[in-house]
Amino acid sequence: MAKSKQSVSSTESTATPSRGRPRSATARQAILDATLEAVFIVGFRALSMDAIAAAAGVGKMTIYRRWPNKAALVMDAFLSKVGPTTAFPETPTALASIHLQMRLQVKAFRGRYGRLIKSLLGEAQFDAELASAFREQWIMPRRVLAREAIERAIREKDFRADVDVDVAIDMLYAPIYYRLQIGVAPLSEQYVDDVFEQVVQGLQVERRKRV
Amino acid sequence: MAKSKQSVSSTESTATPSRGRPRSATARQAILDATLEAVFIVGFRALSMDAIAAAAGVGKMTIYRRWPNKAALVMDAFLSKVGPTTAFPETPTALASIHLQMRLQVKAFRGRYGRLIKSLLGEAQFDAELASAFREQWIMPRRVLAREAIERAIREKDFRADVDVDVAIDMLYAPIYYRLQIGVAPLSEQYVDDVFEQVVQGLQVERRKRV
Amino acid sequence: MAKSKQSVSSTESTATPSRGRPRSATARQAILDATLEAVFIVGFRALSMDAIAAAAGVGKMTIYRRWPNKAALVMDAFLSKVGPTTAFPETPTALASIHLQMRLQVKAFRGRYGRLIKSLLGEAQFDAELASAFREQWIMPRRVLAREAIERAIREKDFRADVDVDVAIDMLYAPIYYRLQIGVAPLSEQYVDDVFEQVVQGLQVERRKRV
Amino acid sequence: MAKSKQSVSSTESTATPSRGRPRSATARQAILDATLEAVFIVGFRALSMDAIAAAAGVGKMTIYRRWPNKAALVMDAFLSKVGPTTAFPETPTALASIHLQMRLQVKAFRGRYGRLIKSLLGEAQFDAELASAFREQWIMPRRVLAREAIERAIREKDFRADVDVDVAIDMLYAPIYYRLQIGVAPLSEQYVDDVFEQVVQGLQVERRKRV
DNA sequence: GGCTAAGCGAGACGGTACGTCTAGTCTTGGG
DNA sequence: CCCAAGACTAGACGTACCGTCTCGCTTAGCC
Repeated sequence: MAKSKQSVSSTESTATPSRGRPRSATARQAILDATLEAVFIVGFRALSMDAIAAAAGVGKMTIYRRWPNKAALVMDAFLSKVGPTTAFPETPTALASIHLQMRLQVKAFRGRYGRLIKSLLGEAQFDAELASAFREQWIMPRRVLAREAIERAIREKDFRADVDVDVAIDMLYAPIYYRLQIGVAPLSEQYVDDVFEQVVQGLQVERRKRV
Repeated sequence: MAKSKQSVSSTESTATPSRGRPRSATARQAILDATLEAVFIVGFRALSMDAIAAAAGVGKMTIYRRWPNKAALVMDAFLSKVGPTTAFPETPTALASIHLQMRLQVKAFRGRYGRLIKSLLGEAQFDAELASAFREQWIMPRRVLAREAIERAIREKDFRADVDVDVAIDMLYAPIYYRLQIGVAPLSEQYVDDVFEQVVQGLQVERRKRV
Repeated sequence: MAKSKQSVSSTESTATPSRGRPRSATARQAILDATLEAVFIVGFRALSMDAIAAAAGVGKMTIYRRWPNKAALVMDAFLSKVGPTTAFPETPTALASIHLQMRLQVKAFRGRYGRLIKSLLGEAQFDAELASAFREQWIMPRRVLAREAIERAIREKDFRADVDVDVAIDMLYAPIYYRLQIGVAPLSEQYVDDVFEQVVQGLQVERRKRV
Repeated sequence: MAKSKQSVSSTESTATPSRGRPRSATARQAILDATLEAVFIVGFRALSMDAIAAAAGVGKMTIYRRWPNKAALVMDAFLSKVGPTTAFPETPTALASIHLQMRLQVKAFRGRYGRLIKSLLGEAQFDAELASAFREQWIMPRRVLAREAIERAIREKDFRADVDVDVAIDMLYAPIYYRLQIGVAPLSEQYVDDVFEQVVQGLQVERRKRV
């Protein structure tokens, strides 16, 4: 709660008439920039608040005044860059849209943002605040979009009407996170296609001939 | 590599005629016990090597001589207790065996071992050695068993012959890890049943009436 | 220099016709009061400008506009309370006046103002500005009075005419500061009497029988 | 008490059979050297523990394991260099020895050790532990020697038999510390001579003609 | 009455040092 | 060669305070 008050999603248009010197937007942006740059270079673990402060030309207090710890800061830095993106592409059928979006996401996961998500999700296992932020600000928005796509697929008669949407989302996306984290095998495009096809077969109205 | 040499799976019956004083098995067990006890009480992060050494009545060198770092130690402690268990129960059909095993695993995940697995998997995102150990010593053995069960299900004509076994395993188990880590919703028994049913529908030979 | 311009002794009746809003005398007094109260409670070191500002209900700028640093502020607060006091009492002989004044000073030094002087003198070892202020505004005015008393004693033939007055002052008062600061033994009344008697014996015209 | 256990005067031949790795004498000396060098260059206040640790090639814990704070460390560094010196020179008469020693001490006080003593004595006003250490390890040993010299002067009939030795010591040395700290006037050789002569006149058996 | 200047409370700012903590290594004496 | 104990280097942590700066506002003298 304390954190979310300060996190990226916060509107910050609080009712407080804001006495005293207002917080510097410049400083905020410098911190976020320095954080992202550093996390891509040295990684989450080797990242130190001292280094960020120095790189951003900022006192440590200015960081701690806004974010309670490294995880919250990196989370915000991450969201401020990639948050709004990865929408579902517009396509004739919902099925195609889902398939395309999965491919896009996996492509992103193979790059440096994938490593960052690994770090955040890893850290979230030790930090309930971060876990909550990650869930609410990264996972959930994407699940909402996925839900719409799946419901559209149902309307388009590509999925059965009795499909449990939440379970369907898990079946489509959980394998991607699983491979990202556990690394049983590379997160290839082929893999996404296989999962997509397999899952669709289970959810679709009529069994179709396998391509 | 350095780690696996010392990990729990190592037979330790090395050919060396063992010069000097042999390593104390007592010490080893005391360390593992102290580690597990501590990790359940304070959690992975708050666990310090000094504390383990003190609790086990052991010098820190004795720990570092056997394990390269905290993660490897906790991994071993974990495996030494729960490693061999969670086999697939014997049942008339492979399908039932898979279902039952999934339920058992989820039940275990809801307890303190679930929290431990969360920690280990979380830490593995930052530690390639640990990631490898986790994969080889926890994930893979279970995938081998799952593969056998699925192949048996294929032989029993419950799954189509052209099912990609690796993808099938992911579809069944990835959602469990997903919920464990991300916590979108509780890891309930109902959830396991839903996933199982949904996946089976996609993989089975003939569409059956929904139960 | 910058400090003395603002210190307590400054007349503040500067020629500037004072454009803009005049400095608030209320704020000034609130700051001095808060400072003295705080310094007696938590001591000089633990005293923070933030705390003073908060206690006085004043912005920090309002403090720094008047005093350059903590030491100068405490010095002023101290002088504004105790500055003018501790005059030499009027007595028939200068000798008695000196003796009495020494007793009074030592009595004051045993209380909380003694502790404050210790702090100021201690801090002055690191701060030339403060050292100068302490010397000019606390030490010197008292030395002037002492000089008068000693010269009167010379005129009264209690001291030899060739006595070096500055050395005489040091001999009388240095031991008091010495004990205050180093604490070899308590700053008792007996001690003052001993020093006084001993010194007077060295300075007087004729050796008198020891009392 | 806790501090004095670790201070320079401690014999360190504690009864403990000293289990574990013994404290490194090399590290200790490196720290003391780095401390002294730094304190002479930047002064007591600007001296930081981080800088000392870095200069000594030592972890901060190694410093904090031995000394509780900067003051204690500087005190020890100071004593380890200048502690045993400034003995009373051997001369035909005790009076001459005292006079000579005062001159030597003042000479030392005018150099960098004088500045160091100012710092230590200043800091001691805020730190009871340091005050005690300064008193016991610097002041007192010198007072013991001074006491012997004065008692010898009494035996040599240069001082009256009824002189209060402690008061006599204060009269001789307090003015030196007074000038060192307050700086009313420079700590010149002339000043020492004046004080010495004046005090001796007060304490001696027969009044002599002033030189 | 409007203008300009300075002071006001509040609190954020860059910077620096603090003292604590942990990791993983090294060094004792003793088995 | 192992062991318990504990000191070692290294460096991040989060806190505290300093002295400055920046808001919106107030209070004065001057035009």
